[in-house]
Amino acid sequence: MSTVRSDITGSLEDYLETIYRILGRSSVARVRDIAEEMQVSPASVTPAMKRLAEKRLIEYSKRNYIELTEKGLFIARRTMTRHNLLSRFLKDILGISREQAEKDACAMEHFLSESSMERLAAFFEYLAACPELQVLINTGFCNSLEGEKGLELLPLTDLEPGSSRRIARIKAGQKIRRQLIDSGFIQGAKITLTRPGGTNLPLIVNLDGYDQELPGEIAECVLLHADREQTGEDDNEE
Amino acid sequence: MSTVRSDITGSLEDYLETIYRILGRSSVARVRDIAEEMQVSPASVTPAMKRLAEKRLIEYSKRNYIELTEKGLFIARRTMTRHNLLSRFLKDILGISREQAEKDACAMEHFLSESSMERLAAFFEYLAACPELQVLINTGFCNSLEGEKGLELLPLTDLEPGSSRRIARIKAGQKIRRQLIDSGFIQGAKITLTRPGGTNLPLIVNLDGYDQELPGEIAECVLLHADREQTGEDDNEE
DNA sequence: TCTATTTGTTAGATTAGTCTAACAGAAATA
DNA sequence: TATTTCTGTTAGACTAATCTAACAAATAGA
Repeated sequence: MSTVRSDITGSLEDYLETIYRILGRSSVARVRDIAEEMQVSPASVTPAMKRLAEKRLIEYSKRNYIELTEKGLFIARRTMTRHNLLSRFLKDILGISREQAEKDACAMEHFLSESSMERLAAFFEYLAACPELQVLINTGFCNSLEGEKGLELLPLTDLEPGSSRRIARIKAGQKIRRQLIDSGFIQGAKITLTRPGGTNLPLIVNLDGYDQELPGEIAECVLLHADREQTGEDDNEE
Repeated sequence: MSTVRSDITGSLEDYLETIYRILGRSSVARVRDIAEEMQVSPASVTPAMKRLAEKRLIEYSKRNYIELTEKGLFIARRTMTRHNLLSRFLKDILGISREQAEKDACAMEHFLSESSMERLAAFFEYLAACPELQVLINTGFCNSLEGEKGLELLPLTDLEPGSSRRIARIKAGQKIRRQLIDSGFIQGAKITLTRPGGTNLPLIVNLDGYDQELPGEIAECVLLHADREQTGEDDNEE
């Protein structure tokens, strides 16, 4: 049973999952239903069914109802479970919208390893059993970040040239915040100031061994840990 | 700058990220380096470079060094950041091994949406600023689940036929635990007992509208919330 | 029973990504 | 300078996944 190594593509896993979902509600699964549910043309479904039947994951003969074999059922359920774990994490922990969480989960579900899946499940079990954690995540994380917590933070603009610090957080509106995060400015990342800025002169900072320019007013939104090493993260042993 | 919609495949994103990583350490990037780093044949790199050049994401001419354009640099950094966020989450929060975390992150990084990425970054910022949460996650989650927390839990074998409960947690060694999780038995999932088991007679339980058999000794490892509704999760509005 | 509609399949094209094997250009060495 | 080695490209094949358009089978209605 644990020998079911899916040497199977993401697309085929999607077909299996869809068949599973259809059979969970309608007793039979037909090409039409699958095509509709997955938003593909029926002409794409037939060859996919052939590939699945070849791998003995479904019972399929021309123009007939489609059934899952035991192996197919196993993979379908596992894929579904991954999907649920991921979308719950995105929705309930990170606070992503339902639609976006579904979309992201759909795409990522094919790549979550057995061990990550198991740990994610454990995380939810722990969360369910630990009210303090629930409070911290639900009330704390979603709303807060306003209370400064007394920790000393240093804006990137105040860093001395040549010295390195780790990012504590980004303090900016969504637009600038996203822009910075896209560029790699995330909590724990190590930054070195290559050249300080001046009036109308952008700073140059080094991240991943790569210099990049940063206008002063944006650099002010990047808050660093004041002390040299703290919350030691990766980024150097990469 | 936020108009860089990557209508780009995961594979091409990988090439960009690899080029970025190489340029972060070696001043020039050649076909050979890329092929080696990505473990593909050099003959696969050339056409990939052509596709990237066509999309104006790299500067590339036959037999020359490869440079990232501004757009390419942007996508490369963003992909790298996603990778870092995911692998850190898997490693530091879920406690997955470094190697597995890297592998999973590699595969999933292409599918994390802008908003999920931003929230994940916010999660780390919050974690860094909140020592209580750190304690709960580092000491609590990784070791515990032993203290019963006083909550009343009911093994699946004690459920009355026809009635439904939500799963609180799985209490079993890794093998059975994984097997159950693969089959969809995760915290929060709603289960209905279709037919109780007997001596040598497996139970039949319904999950996602789908009946499945479960030997008694395995069903004992599935602990349910004793009360009918609690920690209301999804699974019904799917 | 005969036609019209629904449903499923096939044929043929396209895109992306990979490979091996053969070749070409550049650099290093003798 | 001539040759060998390293590096990069091309040619050609293959797989997976998708599409549209045309066709075929089954079902339903009249």
